[in-house]
Amino acid sequence: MNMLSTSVNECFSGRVANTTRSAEIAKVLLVEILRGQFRVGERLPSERDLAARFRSGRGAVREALSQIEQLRLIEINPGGARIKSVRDSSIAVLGPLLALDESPNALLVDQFLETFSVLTQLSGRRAISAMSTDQQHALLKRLEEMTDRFATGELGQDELHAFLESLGEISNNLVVRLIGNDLRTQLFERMIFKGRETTLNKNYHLQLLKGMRDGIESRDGNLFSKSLEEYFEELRVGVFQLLDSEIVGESNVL
Amino acid sequence: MNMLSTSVNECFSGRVANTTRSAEIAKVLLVEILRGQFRVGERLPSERDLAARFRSGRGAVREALSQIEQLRLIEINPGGARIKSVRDSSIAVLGPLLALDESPNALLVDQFLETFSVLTQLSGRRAISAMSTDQQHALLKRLEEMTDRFATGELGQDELHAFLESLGEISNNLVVRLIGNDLRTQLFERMIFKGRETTLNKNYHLQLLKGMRDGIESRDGNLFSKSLEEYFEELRVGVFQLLDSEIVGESNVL
DNA sequence: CTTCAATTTTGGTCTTACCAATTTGGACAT
DNA sequence: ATGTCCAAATTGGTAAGACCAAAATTGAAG
Repeated sequence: MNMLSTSVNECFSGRVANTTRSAEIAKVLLVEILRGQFRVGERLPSERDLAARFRSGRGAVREALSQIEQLRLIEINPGGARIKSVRDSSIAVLGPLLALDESPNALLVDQFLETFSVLTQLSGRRAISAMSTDQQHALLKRLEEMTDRFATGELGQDELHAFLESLGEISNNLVVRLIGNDLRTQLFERMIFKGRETTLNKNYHLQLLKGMRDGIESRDGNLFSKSLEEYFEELRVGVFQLLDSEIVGESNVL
Repeated sequence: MNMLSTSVNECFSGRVANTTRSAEIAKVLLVEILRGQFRVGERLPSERDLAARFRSGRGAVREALSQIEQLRLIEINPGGARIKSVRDSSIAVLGPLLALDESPNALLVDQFLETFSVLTQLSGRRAISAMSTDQQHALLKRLEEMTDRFATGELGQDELHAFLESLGEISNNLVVRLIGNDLRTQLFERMIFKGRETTLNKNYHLQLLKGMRDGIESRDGNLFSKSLEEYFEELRVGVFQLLDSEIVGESNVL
């Protein structure tokens, strides 16, 4: 009976597969759904069939389906689980969607950056108008350090991110923060840009640092926001060109 | 054995409780967590204990916990489930967070509207620059109808929403769309404004309709965006005053 | 061809059982 | 008294079997 499960566990046991069986099943099904192997409205195989197919129990399959349902990609009802449209699903499908192909979809990444841009701008504007003078000075000091480090070529993307996140702390908009959490979870933590970012032209970083400094110094939210907008604009162009040259096969979902 | 489950089912059976047992359990636990009845990092009761408490099986409890884990409110590991910070969770907690008190938190709703504003503006700008002349004319026609209907006092919030959504269709930014899905699921579908919206001063609707028309007519994204910004600004003030006067008890999470 | 009732399928739940990983607590040595 | 380490208890992960209620399917009667 559990011969099979044991052998499976032994196959990639230990710490190799730090994922549970239900998560594996969910992942496989998710990819199949996102690749469009089921039509919208169509019924998914029954839990019992899926359990047989994955050689596991209904419990694991149920948990997997439950997770996919939370993405609003399927709708589970007595009688069967039905496929829903990706366009009506949750933001949490962005990650799996980008991971479909070995190279992330350039258009999708571009849309992501565009969205991230306006949310970061909002965060910045709020922070500018909400910051105390202490915070203002602390931010200016950090910016100075970052400018210095940029001159020596050791300013990392992570540090810039941390700075923007601290702006989020100050702005104190929970909604934006939660959206940012999701976007970050879906994209950044999947290391979309890992190994690629260094090839981008980073000259516009200085422009950004200067614009942010001026904005904070004069408490001018619009100035600050504008510099962020321009930065993301440049970043989008660079990333798009980078990714667009990598395309091999495209998914048919978008 | 299943005497209990049967009696429970009979208690509020039929269509009264159109929710599953696991969803019920998840809801109860979610509220307890959001109300801060567990400290961050603390361990949740074991699945077996929870099953005993809710007089149900471990399976149902597991599904409930799995759902809460997807909100990133807890982290389930062999050894126990631990509480995480609301600030690190998913956007999907916004709904439950707003539903904690009988009157939604004014500050949170305000933050939501602010966020929704910038995303709608982005959607609008993209739509303006992407629309075909056919779409342009169709939008203008719809706006005209809406203006007429507004004059007779029968322009509903729903219709305005539908119009903004059609802008989203044209703008074709999947990321924004998915975020909008989540926000809508979390907030609008919970009827936050039901019964309240009519008391708001709606004079600024005309301003919005006019601004959108001008923006579409001249294909001026910034003009369009600006009119949306001003509209949401007014809306925020109105909604905030409305909700702020309703506060009775505040949750301690924010 | 339509309609409606019976049958089958399917999801929702409970129970029992076992494994693996973590946690816990006490014995031991320092 | 304190720190370390190992064994036992706890806990999550999964499997299998069984039952119910709701939905889908089927088949017969009109």
